[in-house]
Amino acid sequence: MIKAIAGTKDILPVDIQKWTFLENLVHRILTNFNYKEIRTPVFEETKLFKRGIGEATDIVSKEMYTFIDRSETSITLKPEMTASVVRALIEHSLDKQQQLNKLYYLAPMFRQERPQAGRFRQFHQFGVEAIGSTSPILDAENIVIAYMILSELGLKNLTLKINSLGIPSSREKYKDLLRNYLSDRVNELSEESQNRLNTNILRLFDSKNERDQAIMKDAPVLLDHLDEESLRHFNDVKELLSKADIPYEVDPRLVRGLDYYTHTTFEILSESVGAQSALCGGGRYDLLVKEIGGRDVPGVGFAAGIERILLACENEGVLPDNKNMIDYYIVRLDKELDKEVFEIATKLRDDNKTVEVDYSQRSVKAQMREANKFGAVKVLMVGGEEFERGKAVLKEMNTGEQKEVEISDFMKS
RNA sequence: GUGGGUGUAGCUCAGUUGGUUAGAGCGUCUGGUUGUGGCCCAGAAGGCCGUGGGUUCAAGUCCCAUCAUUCACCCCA
Repeated sequence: MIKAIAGTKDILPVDIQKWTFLENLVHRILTNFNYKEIRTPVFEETKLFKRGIGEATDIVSKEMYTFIDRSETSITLKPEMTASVVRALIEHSLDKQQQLNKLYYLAPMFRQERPQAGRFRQFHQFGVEAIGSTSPILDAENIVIAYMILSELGLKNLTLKINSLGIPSSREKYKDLLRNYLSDRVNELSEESQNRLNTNILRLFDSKNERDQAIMKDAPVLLDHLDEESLRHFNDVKELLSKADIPYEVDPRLVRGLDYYTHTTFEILSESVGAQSALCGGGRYDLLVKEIGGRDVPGVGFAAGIERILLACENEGVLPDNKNMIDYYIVRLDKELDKEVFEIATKLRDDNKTVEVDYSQRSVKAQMREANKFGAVKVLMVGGEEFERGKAVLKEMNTGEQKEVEISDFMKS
């Protein structure tokens, strides 16, 4: 048997309602915030992601689906959306057509990681990118959007964590400070953390090693060494979140690896999924557009994992499974009336009704059972002497009540 | 890439210290007297017990390998 590739999943008819429900919610709320949807190709030139995400990151160095196509171009299935959106923005000069572009998307992403709860190799994200403004209002707006969507689904047990990375110049100064603090204790650090000293020193705070944690406990914190403007920006964001009644936790350990990330970072975590508890994450990237080859345009955005959100919904028992009903089931009383039933069904469907019929000459009982299974509101029984008189029996399934009706009434367009 | 768990019917799972034709519930299909659903009752279909090797008189059960899957680490959404 040929099976779906590891880490990929079929979304079957039984699951699809949940997906469309969430998708519709995303479209509705983002429309309310006046964001415009953008769709980009599932694959891009590999170098876009190398520049847009960073060669040193795990995503680029070991998780991308990359291949050489027939014209010898290195192609990569997109592992995230921001680089693609920024590419499209630059390519079509959206940033020159208007000062601020508020964009959103909903799309599949691909990363070759080991699958686990809430993590797949093909997964889906929705997210937003607000490109063209440094206003902290947009940072806050991003967070409000994410929080609103998750709350509206009915999710509880959410934690919003925020942090500020400041700007590269103050961050570098801080990193020196941190290196200085660690200089005489390097040998006490775990091997993993020693490696990070050069690649991503801020991640040392994240170590699960107890000895590392003890050392980092008294280390200087970036938030205490922000420049004045970054501090003001961060305070503005916090104030705006309070005005929106959104509870948050400041978490100095919330970092992004690369230099073009600036100011705000945030994550919303759920206790209702497994270890991969981040439902969404994002932040400000004032230097990214330029890095990818555009003008010096600031931006802020986030991405949310749809599978994780639906998993959380599943585990919290929200998203009532509204079983779908059909308007009519047409029961064929006489076996030779297939074509007449087909004609009536077609007319009803043309009249925007959901209609099901039997396709295999089954007994009336079997047809009625199926009508019940499909949740038919009404059953139309066609055949017998009523049919000779141009009539059929219409049954209301919830009351069991039935009456004769003119077939011609159903044949009107 | 590293570590742990699990593979028996479409699904969820039983299957005793190895011992005859491998079971249940749900689902599917059929029937319970003329042309009427749900509840109930009866019946049917559906299994190379993941795959390959080994131990044994005998393997779903024990051992090894392999594949799949799942959870966790790393990292991320």
